[in-house]
Amino acid sequence: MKKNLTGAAKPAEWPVNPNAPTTPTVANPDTSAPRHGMATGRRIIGSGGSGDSGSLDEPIVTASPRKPARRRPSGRVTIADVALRAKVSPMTVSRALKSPSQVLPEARTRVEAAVAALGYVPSHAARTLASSRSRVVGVLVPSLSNAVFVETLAGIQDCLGPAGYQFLIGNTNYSPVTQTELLSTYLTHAPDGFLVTGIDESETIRQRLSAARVPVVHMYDLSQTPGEWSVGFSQQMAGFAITNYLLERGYRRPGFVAAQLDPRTMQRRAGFRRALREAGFDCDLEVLTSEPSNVGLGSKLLIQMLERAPDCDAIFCCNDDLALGALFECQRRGIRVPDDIAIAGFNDLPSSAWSTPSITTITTPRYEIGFQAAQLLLQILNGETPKKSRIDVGFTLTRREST
Amino acid sequence: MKKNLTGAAKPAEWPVNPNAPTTPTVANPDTSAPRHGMATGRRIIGSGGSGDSGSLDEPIVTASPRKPARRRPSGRVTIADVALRAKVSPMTVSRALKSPSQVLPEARTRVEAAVAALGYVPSHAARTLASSRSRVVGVLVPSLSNAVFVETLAGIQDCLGPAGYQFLIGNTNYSPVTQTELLSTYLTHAPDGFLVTGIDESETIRQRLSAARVPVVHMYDLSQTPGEWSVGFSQQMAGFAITNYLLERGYRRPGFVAAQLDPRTMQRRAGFRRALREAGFDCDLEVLTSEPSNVGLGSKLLIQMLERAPDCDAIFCCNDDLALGALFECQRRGIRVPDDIAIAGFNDLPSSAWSTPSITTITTPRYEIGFQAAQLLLQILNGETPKKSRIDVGFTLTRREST
DNA sequence: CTGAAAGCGCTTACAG
DNA sequence: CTGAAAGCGCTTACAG
Repeated sequence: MKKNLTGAAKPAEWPVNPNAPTTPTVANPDTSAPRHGMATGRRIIGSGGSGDSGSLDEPIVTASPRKPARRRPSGRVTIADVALRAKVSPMTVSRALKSPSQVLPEARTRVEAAVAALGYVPSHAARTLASSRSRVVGVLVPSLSNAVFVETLAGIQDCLGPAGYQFLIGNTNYSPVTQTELLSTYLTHAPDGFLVTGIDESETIRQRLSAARVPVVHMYDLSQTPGEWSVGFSQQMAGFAITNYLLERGYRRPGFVAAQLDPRTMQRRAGFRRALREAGFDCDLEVLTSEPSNVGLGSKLLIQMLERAPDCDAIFCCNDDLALGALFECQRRGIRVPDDIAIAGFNDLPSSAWSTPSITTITTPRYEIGFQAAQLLLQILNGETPKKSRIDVGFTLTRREST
Repeated sequence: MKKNLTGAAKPAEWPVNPNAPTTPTVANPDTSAPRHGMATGRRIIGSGGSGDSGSLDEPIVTASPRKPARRRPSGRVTIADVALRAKVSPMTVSRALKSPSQVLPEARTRVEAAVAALGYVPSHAARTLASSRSRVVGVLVPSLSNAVFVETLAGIQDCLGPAGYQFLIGNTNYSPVTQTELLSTYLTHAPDGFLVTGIDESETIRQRLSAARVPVVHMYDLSQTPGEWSVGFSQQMAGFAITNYLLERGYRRPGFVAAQLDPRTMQRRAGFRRALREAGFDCDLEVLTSEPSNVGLGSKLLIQMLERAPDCDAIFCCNDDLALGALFECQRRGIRVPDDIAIAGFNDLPSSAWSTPSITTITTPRYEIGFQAAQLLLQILNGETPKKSRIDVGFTLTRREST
């Protein structure tokens, strides 16, 4: 019989029930179900030489001897399985899942029942490949141990999560090299967009991104380049504002303490320097280290500052972790804050409002940055035209007891 | 001309160069490249009725009038483009990328050159679909604002990153419902495995996970169920140890302060209670709230505790954030630590070693938990048989100034 | 509203 | 070592 020679399974057996008894000793192993055209049992003429399950008497075009078809059993419940059970075509299952309103209620109900009964889980890979939309967004932050970026992540999640997006979260560790690597890697996932911290991609990666037509929104920095999307605030103005505040409070010998030394930290320093210069003061008191920032480091840097300039009467720490460490060290040494020395931080982390004394700092809208950057990206992805390509979310000077 | 009727592109135009001039006004829009069999230009007979680029005179089997073929131009550089340029088959490109040793050096070099010249980026979706291995691992943590889990993430990253895995990081917000939702969503990505915090999946999700044959490794808790993978330590023993230490130091009226009240917190409380009971003390001093934990909350809970029990001489806070807040509040009120009241925490966060006084706490190997859980998963994914299904990483009691 | 065909970009499983 | 065929599980783009 020609049909058996072709190795096609009997239509009634599509798809094969793994629990049903199989014919174990036939030479031709192709007793499994071809997955294409499963619902109707049709196969492409010439590709496998099978008949058509709808009209078994149809002439068979090619009947030349051929090798057994290969099988790749995945065990996964597919849209075809659901279709078979719901007695509709795979396309209708696809529609019932994506745009239920386009499907008649009866069909929809049957599909839903089949989905539940079979425990159907859609394949993200297949969807992405077929639709060329991944619903994935790559997010790059310089650190996760810094609460600042975790809150930004929350803002992103709250905006893009409800819209059905998933995230590839990458920690660049403040390294441009790692950032480039992550962008390359994430590009293989065909993300619909990127949300990145800072603006310092290499030329190569910039070209790759535009070649892949993946929109990129930059966070924390405000881009000067037209056509580049960015949401942030002026780090320099913030540094300027808090330094000015120290001067207004009467401090005459303020120092700058910083770690990590990423571009944003350096911009804060530029603000510090400008404030001193404009007020006619020296700006020689700076203790910097490229080490990653943490509380203990704040203690150490305070000691260095005091050894170098015993007359230093105020320090501006580039972030609150450092400020807290400095405060702890003052407590340890019996140095009164702010009477002997004032301490200012940056970011307004949760503990800064509660320490004794509480810490003067710049409150940054980091949740807002994430949310708005995500919103900007969402508009771009939806084909809308955002009003502004550059959103300044500002900052607030929060005066507390430490100054 | 039959060939034009079929709508097949001229072989020489495969693939179409987007910069080349196109014929703009032909009725048949199919001038784009069919992507299948591109390297050889062969098309399935009967499926589209085209000729064979290798032998143009071959007879065409079907020549019935048909609709123009559909195009789905993605613009993406594919393995076929690389193959064409490197003058090899797509399969050889695939091998040159995945297992270079199986390809002759000359071919490999040409492939590498073509990849670089074209800026080829592999498609993760296509790879996943074809290989049914996603190289993605789902990671579920209850919080990202808690530094504890961020360090666990770092351990996971350091173990699985070099092995070529990507992560879907989900924040359950301490909610079992959210955890279930995340697991469902992530399942569509066909992850090779899951790393989850705690052991409290619902029965439904447990079945779905085993149906999908995705291995799950539990972190922080130690599973009592045979066959379940877990890496953690006994939260109860840790709570017991630190409470015992307070008693040994001579404190006679210790209280327990906790927030969030997740299962692990409650296990710490069980340890606290057991220690008091075994030593013959009352264990009635507990201030609990389901609010999320933060420094400010620690201040508030300390106040509540002192109002309720002015004779309380030591508190065990379920985590260091709470302990730090309590310490700040004591400083504010002039309560001496540890002379008037002792404060103990849990986790040993960075600031606990630096505060004044420094805080006695349980040091937890959270990086280790992530790393070892990842390692366990890696073994399972590699088909190896791990020695133990349950890894106890232990904990350390770190004595400091606050007790 | 519903469905058949083709294709998304790779890899598996063979064959040579 | 290399390649042609088939298939992974969906969606797009048509047609009816």
